[in-house]
Amino acid sequence: MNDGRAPGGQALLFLTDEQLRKGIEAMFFAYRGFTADPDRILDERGYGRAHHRAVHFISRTSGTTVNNLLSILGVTKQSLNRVLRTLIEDGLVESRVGKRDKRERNLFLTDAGEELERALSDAQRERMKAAYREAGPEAVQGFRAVLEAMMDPELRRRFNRLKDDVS
Amino acid sequence: MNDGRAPGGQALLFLTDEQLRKGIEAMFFAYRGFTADPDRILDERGYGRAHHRAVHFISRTSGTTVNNLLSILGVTKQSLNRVLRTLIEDGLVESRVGKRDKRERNLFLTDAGEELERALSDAQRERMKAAYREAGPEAVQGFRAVLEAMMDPELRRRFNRLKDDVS
DNA sequence: CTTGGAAAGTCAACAAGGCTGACATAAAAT
DNA sequence: ATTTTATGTCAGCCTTGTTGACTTTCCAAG
Repeated sequence: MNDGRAPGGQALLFLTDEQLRKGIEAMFFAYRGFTADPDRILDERGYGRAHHRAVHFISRTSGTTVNNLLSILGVTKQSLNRVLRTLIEDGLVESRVGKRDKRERNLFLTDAGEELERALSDAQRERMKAAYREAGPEAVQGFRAVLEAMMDPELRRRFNRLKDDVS
Repeated sequence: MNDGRAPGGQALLFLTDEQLRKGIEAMFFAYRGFTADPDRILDERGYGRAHHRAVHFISRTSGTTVNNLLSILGVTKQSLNRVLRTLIEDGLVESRVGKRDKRERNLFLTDAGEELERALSDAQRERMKAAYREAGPEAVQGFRAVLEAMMDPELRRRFNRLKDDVS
């Protein structure tokens, strides 16, 4: 058929509706795969995706405040609080009163919390690693580039700030 | 230091936990962007994502049966039925008794249904198109390759079958 | 022709996880 | 002293997923 490359060797974009539609469906099916493994683990332990997200970002930015977590996750405080409360009750998350500002709560994973986080991210990383291996290194660059370009500008800034935080 | 290529010229993947974690977070934030525009449109009209998914795949594989739709969407028939019922009541979807097998229902979009589908997919395609443009043609190949590799095998087969159906 | 089973639909009940609104408290900021 | 901010909590609502039980329709095999 057509490999999307012009005679000169430079790849062209055939952004037909069909091409785009396939991209959309690929996103849909891939996201299912992306969440499938953690979902199984969460289910076993009586948690949901909301818990996963909280645990992930608390692990990622240890000591983060509730407000910061709220703006990363993009949910209401009531929604987050419900999840956070169960995690604290279950001893997976510790909430410490802020040092400088005592209104704030700094959130940390306990050892048990770290253990869950590791189980979840191990599973998800394995999936990601396998996909990266299959697709090849060039593909990984492209994958990341398109994903980043697809984010809302505000979230994109947040994403890049997160990237810099660690590593 | 190291450009990620082995002496032989073949690129290597440095799949550090950090690299993979960034990929995971990129998926998370990108999916939010991916659904943001349709979500707004759906909200205006009093529908949710479940309606979007149904409308999309009915448009995609017009005349599909309920059972087929169920296995694509991966939800229970009760869940799908609730969504389908409102779409039929609102005159967006038509359910015709099967010709060969009268137990089956073949699903079609009405004109109003097509209109909603177009509004939703126009918005989503625009986002996708902009991301593709920004990332460049090479990136698009990689994006698609990684997404496909990330799917569950069963869904991947389904995805590829869908691809062939149309186009 | 009867009957078993598949396809579809429906009812009821429940849970997770979003949402809004209202309100309480403590502490910082003005 | 007052206002604003950060957090937490209660109550109630919605969407969308689940299970289980049951009915209707109807194809197909005995």
